[in-house]
Amino acid sequence: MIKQEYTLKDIAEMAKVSRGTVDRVIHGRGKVSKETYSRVKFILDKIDYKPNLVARTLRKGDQYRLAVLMPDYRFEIYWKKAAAGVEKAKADYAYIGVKIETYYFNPYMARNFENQYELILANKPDAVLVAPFFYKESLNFLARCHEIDLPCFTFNTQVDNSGVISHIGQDLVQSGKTAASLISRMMNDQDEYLIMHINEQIENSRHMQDKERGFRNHLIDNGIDPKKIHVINIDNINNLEELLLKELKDNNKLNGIYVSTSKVWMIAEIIKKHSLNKVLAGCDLLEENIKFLNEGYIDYLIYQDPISQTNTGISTIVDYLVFNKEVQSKNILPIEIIIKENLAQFI
Amino acid sequence: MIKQEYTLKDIAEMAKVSRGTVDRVIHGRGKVSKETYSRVKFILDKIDYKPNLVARTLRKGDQYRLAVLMPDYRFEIYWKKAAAGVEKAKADYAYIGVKIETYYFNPYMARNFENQYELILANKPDAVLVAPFFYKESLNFLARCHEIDLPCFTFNTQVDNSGVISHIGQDLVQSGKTAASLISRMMNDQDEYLIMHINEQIENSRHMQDKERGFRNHLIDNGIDPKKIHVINIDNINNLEELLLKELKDNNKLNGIYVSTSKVWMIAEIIKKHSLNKVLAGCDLLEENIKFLNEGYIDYLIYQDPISQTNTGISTIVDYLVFNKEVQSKNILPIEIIIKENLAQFI
DNA sequence: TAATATTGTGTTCTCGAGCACAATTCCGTA
DNA sequence: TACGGAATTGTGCTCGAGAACACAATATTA
Repeated sequence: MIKQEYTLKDIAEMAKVSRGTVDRVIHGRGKVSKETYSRVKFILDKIDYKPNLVARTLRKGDQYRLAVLMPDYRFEIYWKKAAAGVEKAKADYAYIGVKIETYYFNPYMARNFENQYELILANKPDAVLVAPFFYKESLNFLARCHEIDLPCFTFNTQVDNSGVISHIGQDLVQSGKTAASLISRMMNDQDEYLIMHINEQIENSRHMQDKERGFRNHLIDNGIDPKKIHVINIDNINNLEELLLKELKDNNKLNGIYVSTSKVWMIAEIIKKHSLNKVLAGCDLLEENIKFLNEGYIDYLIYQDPISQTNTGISTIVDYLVFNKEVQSKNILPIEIIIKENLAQFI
Repeated sequence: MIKQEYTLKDIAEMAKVSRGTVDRVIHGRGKVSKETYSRVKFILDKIDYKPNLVARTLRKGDQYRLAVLMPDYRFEIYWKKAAAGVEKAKADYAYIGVKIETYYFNPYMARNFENQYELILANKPDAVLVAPFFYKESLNFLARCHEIDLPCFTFNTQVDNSGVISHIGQDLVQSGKTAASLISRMMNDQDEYLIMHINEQIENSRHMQDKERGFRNHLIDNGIDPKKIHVINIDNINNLEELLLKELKDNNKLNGIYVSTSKVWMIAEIIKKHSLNKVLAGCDLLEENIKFLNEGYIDYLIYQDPISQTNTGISTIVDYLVFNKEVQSKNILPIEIIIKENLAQFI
C-alpha cells in the first residue's frame, strides 16, 4: 500500500521515452506516434498519474485571474465582511496561482456598476464572481461575458440566466418560510400577520416576492386563513410610520410583522416609539438591526453569512477553473436564525 | 501601490550580494560580515520579505505534519461533514507543505481513543488537533503531548488544560441561554421548565453543567421563578421513560423541555408515543433528531457546524505553525439555531 | 614567512512540470 | 545512396528557495 507519487521522469523511464513525450501525451499536444502514445497512456492510467500541483504552480506562476464584482461596503455595511472574506481568500489562493481582483461598485448607482463591469471586461480575467445587484444591467453584463466565453458565477442575488455556471446564495422562499415559522410560534390562533416590503430602488422586487411567497405559503399550509395575512408595500419611506400605524389601528389582531428587507429597523423604531407589543422579524445584520435586536424590539433576524458566501463562491470557481471539477449549478447557503442570544458570534 | 513579491534574487541585487548571502542572512546560518548582514537585513525588513511557500514546498517537500484526531463518522454521523472538511483542507494546504493525517476513533470506546493517540505519538507530528471526547483519557493525551512539546489544539469539546494552545468550539453557556430564549418565547407565564441531562459515559458532565447554567440564568434573568426550573439527570436510559412521565404527571405545567445533549430524540420518541404537547429543544443534528424535527416533535436544535469547526481548527494551526502568527486561545464558533424550515442547508 | 585556519562570498545543483527548441528517425524521391 | 522534409522524440532551461560546495580573502599560528 505504499502510495508513491510518480513524476514525469518516472513515467518516462517506465515507458522508455523522454519526459517531453510523456508531457505531450498528458497534454495531448500531438506529435506522438500511435504506439508510443498508447504505451505511455497505458502507464498513466495504470498508476493514475496526478501531476504535482506545487511544481506546476511554481512553474506557471499566476495562472488564473479571478474578478469579483460586489458592492462597496462604504455604502452598505453588510458587504464589509464579504470584502474581508475576499481578502482572506486572496491570501489563501495566492499559493495555488490564483489571483483575485476585486471591483467595488456603489450599490445606489447602476451607472457605477456598469463602469466597473466594463473595467473587468477590459482586464479579461479568467472567471468572474458577481453580485448582480441591478437586474437589467446584470443581464447585460452576463451577455457580454457570454460573448467572450468568460465563465460567470453569481452570488447573493440571483438572476435568471442560463449562462451562469453556478449561483451561490440563499433560498429566498425558504427564508420567508423560516420567518413565518418563527413568528407563528409566538402567535395565538386569532392573531394576524403583516408582511412589509420596504422597497428601495437598488433591489429588485423578485427577492421580496419570493420571500413573501414562502412566508404566506408556510402560514397557509399550517392552516392559517389567507385573510389573516396582510401586505404593505412601501416605496416612500416618508409615510412609512403613518401607513403602519393606520394598519395596526384598523386591525388590533395584527401582531406578527415580517419585513422582507434589511429595513426592519425602521419598523422597530416605530414600535419602540409607540411602545407597541409586536413580534417582529426581518433580514440582515445591519448595525441598526443589531441595536434593536439587543433592545428586544426585533425578535428574529434572518441572515446569510457574507463570509461563507464569498468563501463558497471563490472556492467553487477554483474547483471549476483549477481542478476541473464538476460544480453544482446552485449552491444554497444556510439560513441563519439570529436572536439576541446567539448574535455575538455573527458580528 | 504595486505589491510585488520579491524573490531572493531581487533582494540579492538590491543589496549587491549573491543569493547565497541573502539566504544565510534569512536563516542565520552565519558566515556573513556584520556590514553585509545589516545591509541585507535592512532590506528584508523594509520590504517585509515573505518566501514563496510553493517554491519552498517543492524544494523541501512536506515540512509540517499535522494530525487530526476525531470520531469515526461511521459511528456518529455528525462527524461525516467534519471529515469532509478535513479532506478539503488536506488538498488546500498541501501547497504550502502541510500534510494532514487523520486518525479516527470509535466514540463509544475510550480504549480505541487511546490506541489512536498512541499511534499519533509514535508518528511524531508537528501539531495535533483533537476532539477530546473522553475526558480523562484526553487529559492523559494532552499531558503526554506536553512532555514531548507537541503543540495541541482542541475542538468541539473543551477540556481544562493550560497546555492547549487554542480551543475551537461553541460557548456552551450561551448555547443554553439560546435554548432558554427560544423555548420561553413559546411559553406562558405559568408554564414551567425541565432540563434533562441524558448522560453517556462518552461525554463529560461539564458540558451539561455549562449549558444548564446558561439555560437557568437566562430564565431567571427574565423574571422566571427558579422554582419553575426542574432538572432530571439520566444515567440509565432504561428508566428514562418512566422518570420523564412521572415528572410530567406530577407537574402538568412543565411544558418546556431542554435536553442538554444530542439524545433529545429519546425524549421526542416518548412525546410522540404518548401524544404529549410540549416544546422541546436539544442539541446536534443526529439522524434521529432530524427525523423528529421534521415530524414536529422537536422544536429547536442547537448546532455547531462541523465544517467551520474543522476549517477554523486547521487554519488556526497553520497560522500558528507556518506563519508564526499569534492565535487566540479561544475561537468561539456560531451557535446555529435549526428549525424544520432552515434545516435543509445544514445536512 | 610559509602553512593552516577562519570567514566571507559566489556558484551550482535540486525539487517537478511545462514548454521551446534541438536532435533524431522515418519515408519518399532523385 | 543521398537528400529533403515531415514526423517523432529528446534536451535544456525556467519558476524560487534551499543547501552543499567551491573558492577567495583574511587572520592566526608555528
